[in-house]
Amino acid sequence: MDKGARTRRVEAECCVDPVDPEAGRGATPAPWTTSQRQRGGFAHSTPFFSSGARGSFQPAAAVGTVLWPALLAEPLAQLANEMSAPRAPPSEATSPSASSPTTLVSAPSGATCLEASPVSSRSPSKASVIEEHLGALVGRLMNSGGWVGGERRAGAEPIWTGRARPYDESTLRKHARYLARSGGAALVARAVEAQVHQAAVACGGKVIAYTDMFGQVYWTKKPAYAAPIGSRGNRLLAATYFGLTVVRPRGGPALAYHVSWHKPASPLQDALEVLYADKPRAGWLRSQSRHHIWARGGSGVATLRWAAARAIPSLTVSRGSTHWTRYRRAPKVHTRSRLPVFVRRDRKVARGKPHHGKAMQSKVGEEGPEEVIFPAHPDKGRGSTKALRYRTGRPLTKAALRKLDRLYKTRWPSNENALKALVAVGFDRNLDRGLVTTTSRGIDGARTRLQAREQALSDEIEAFVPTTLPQTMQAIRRFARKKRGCDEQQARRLKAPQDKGARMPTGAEGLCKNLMLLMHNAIALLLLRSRLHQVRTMSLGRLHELLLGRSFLACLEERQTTLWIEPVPCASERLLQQELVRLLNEASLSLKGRSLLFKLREPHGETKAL
DNA sequence: ACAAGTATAAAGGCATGCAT
DNA sequence: ATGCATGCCTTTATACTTGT
Repeated sequence: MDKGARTRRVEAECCVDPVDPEAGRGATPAPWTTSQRQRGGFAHSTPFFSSGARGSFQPAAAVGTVLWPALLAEPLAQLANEMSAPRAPPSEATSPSASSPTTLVSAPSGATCLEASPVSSRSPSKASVIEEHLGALVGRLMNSGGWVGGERRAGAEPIWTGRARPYDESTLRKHARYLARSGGAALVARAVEAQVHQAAVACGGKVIAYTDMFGQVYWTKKPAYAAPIGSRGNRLLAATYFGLTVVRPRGGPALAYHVSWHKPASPLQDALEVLYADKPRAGWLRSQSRHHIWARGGSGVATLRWAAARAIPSLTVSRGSTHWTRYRRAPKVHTRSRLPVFVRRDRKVARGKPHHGKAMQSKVGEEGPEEVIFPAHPDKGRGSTKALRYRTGRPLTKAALRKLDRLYKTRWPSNENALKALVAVGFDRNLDRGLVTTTSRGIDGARTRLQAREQALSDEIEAFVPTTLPQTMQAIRRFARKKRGCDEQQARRLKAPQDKGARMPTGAEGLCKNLMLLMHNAIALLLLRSRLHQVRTMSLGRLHELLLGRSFLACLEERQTTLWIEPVPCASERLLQQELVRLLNEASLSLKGRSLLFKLREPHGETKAL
């Protein structure tokens, strides 16, 4: 029976019979429903349970299953090539013509093409397998549920894989993990960066970068490190922290640029450090970003000094508020409501940097970090005297100063909302649950502080010039006291248990997160082409409701596949749906050599026409 | 023989509802 | 509102099957 299903060709001119994910249960099963695999502990061979019971496996077909691999066809093919390359160091990409072997072979130049690259002549098949896996992965990622939920909605996968059924959940996970282990996540991260760069160039102009952190809850019965999770009332829960950097070109959409993985309770600076640790990425950010904005968590002196040392054009806001009426010096500019804006050198942050001692060096001082006193409620006029302290890595233009509040507040639409949108479609899912025993972030911090303290002590000892004997004796006693302090702290540190677990970025989840960034950006750039404001700014969650999560009927023909998408019941919503469909068709997507055509089904009973 | 893919038992994550 | 117990569902680990 299973064999019959396997040998059946999907090629035939047929219509797959997908099932509405919501209405699921009662509909007619698709041909591959005959799979022997039954979840929920009921073996197929056990006739004691009715087949309609809870555990029966019923694939549903969501538009995303087909749309994503088509939309990302180009980058995925490229990635598959890079990933199939034999053990290259992850930082090095393959040759620029690497994507040619996966294209059709019938072209007359095909032979020369194959001979021209004998190195990869053996890998095309391997690359195309990886390409298919990646396609299946992206087709499943933006869903509720994990690996199993993904499989359940991937009923339409055979349309483009040509297989008899969707990939088994365990198969895809296995491959995702394998790819991740061999440096796949870094390759996808590179693809995301390339994608963002390309988009930024197309928008012509510099970008604004944003970085924020979010804690991802991890429910576990094993001993694990915990941290306060904002979305759960700041309760202490086992967690992983992620840093997310978003970039927005002028007039463009918010594009996800980088994601990093940290221990629970990591400060924002950790994310920034990882972001700038990579030379090319740091170079790109430095040359392309006008500002790099982050939240209060990174407004401490240590972080800002770190940023200043790297000439990052940072913009953040300090914790404490003040009153603009307290400041006497001449304001640099005025807000649109005629309130004064004061700017002064940020002495605390600038301390220790080459100072403007002489007139010649005053230029250096002008480029350094500054503090901006900006009215907290400029629109309320003189009635409100509260002011915020913004801190910038380098002086702002007068135009930027005048509307500094608005500039900073772009953090919400550009960063927070992008993050929320991603989370709404499953970005914060734990797709990999491995724990490694390690130290907590708190212990790490204590260690670095202790190291600094010991360094300071040894510096002090070295710098000590003995004068009189009593003074020397006194100094020796002082040093001994300090040394003892260090040792005691060290002992305390070692006494803390270090056998708890934390999730580490070794598994498939990093790969999947980066793939989701790639997806997010691809769709954001597509939506940008719409004339409808609602569509241009549509969130991923909404997009899922209107399009990606919809079920459809497919009509397979020789050269093209038509997806008849299930319409939403509400007429005004359907207008948006139509616009989405229009955009998709305009993009003229294709999959496995077949062009994709999207159509909206009739709202009522006419669906029988197929 | 090998790798891709699948099945299945056991472990344990996560949502839910209930008691407090 | 908070914390805990419960149980369904997902993930893990690994053995097994199938195709080349």
